[in-house]
Amino acid sequence: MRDVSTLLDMANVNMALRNRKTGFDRDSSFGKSDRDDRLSQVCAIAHVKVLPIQSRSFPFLSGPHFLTDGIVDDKTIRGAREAKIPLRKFTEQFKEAFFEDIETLRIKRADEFPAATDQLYIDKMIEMIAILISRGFAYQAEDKSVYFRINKFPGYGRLAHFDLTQLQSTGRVKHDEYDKEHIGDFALWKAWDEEDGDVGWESPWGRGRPGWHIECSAMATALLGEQIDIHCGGVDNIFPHHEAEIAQAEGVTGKKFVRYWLHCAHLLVDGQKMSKSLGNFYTLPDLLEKGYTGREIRYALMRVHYRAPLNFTWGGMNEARESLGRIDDWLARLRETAAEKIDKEKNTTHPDQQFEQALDDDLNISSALGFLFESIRETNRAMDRGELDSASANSWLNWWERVNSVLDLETEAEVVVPAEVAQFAKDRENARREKNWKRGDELRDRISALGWEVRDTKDGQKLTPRGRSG
RNA sequence: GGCGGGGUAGCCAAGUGGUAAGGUCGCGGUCUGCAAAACCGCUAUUCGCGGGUUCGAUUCCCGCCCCCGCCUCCA
Repeated sequence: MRDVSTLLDMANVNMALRNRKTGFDRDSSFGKSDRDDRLSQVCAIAHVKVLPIQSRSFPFLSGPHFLTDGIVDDKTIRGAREAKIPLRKFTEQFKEAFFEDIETLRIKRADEFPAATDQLYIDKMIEMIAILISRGFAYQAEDKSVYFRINKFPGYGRLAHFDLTQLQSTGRVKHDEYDKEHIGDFALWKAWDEEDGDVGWESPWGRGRPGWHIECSAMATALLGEQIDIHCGGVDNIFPHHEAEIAQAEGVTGKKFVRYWLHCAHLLVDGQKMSKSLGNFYTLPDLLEKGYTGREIRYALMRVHYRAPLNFTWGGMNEARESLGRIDDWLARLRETAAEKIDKEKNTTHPDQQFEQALDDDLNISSALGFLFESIRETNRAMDRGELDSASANSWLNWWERVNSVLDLETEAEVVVPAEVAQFAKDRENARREKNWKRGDELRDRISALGWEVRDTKDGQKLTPRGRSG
């Protein structure tokens, strides 16, 4: 066990949730086409690509981690105004949706869910900005906003490998530029304007609100200290957001802010960006409605390395379902073997450390799952031959407990067989005893029509819900 | 244009300077009354393309092509 602190950047998720709950269909107003399509990519089903990494896939690491909740941006403020409800209440619904989703996907809860709008953190942000100004890293411009002076921070651009002199304006920025010393200077404190309505906080620089980037730096250092071990986030946030976080934190502390960055690749749907206009825009509730379970979605999203783009397809969902079924059947069989209590002179097999080793290697989930399935085949083969003793079966089950503490893929509660299905099964058993195959097959069809699969084993019939959902 | 990530069988995907894990789909077999599950076998002479280094490259180098993302206050 190593003690690490981790931070997941929620900037993406915030946008995602807004899409999910409110169905905002914003216009591209910043000159870059596909603006909304791009936003949509990080909607509900996308964010889990990042989350399991942060929350559960550090199997053998412990320590505090948290999710930041920084939503004091223009669109949120506008949304709250249009909905005529207070900002806090407005953002609450996104949080609720978010918690529903992480529940569905079995994502381990973070230790903290700080809110950027808490006075505690606002104070921290103000404190940091004051230090940055005193050290020459920031200045208040004529528009009353406070900006970070990137020329004062030589490391700015290093994370994204950007040469600042080469930066081109995309034309997306519509104002502010004349007040800044350098086009790349970013806002630490945005002066209040009419659009903000009643959203604002008092500061030494006047009423206003925090810049987007400072929220994360402030909450991160407040909760995890001046230096954190692992910072997760989407690749699209490397620049400018993560770059800015480094500049702010290191400008204040003079210490290296983050040891490792984990940047998650994007999600595609059917090989394309997810977008409403393409008709491939899905939310988690959409998938549940289609009959897929949380663990199936979890598996489908989890099995690809975080740094590789994940292409979401229905074929992929079915593959996830089948793969999970294979695990389920293996576990059921292993448990029976473990319960046999027959310890003949059999070959004893032991799991080894490959699963952990794979995850230790930059979270190589595909390699880890590969080892899991190899193990499944080997133990199944041993059980076919009657060569797996109960002690071995138990040690494999213990191993699975460890593996599953990371994967969290087991079915939930015992599946209850409906009375009707149970009755058909009972009738079928009688029919088969009398070798009335026709009647037996007919009953099998009826059971099948009710969504259950019946298998004949040497220990009698086994009933499984079709699709093996759980 | 610059930077980053990807391009491996029908699909998903690992991997290494020494001859391609695993999942899924499909086909054949064992088992079964028939199935299902499980197991066995088959399914990439080949790893985007073209050069080069090497005894040998999918893996290293050079050039090129395709996809995705970022390039400043959108979150």
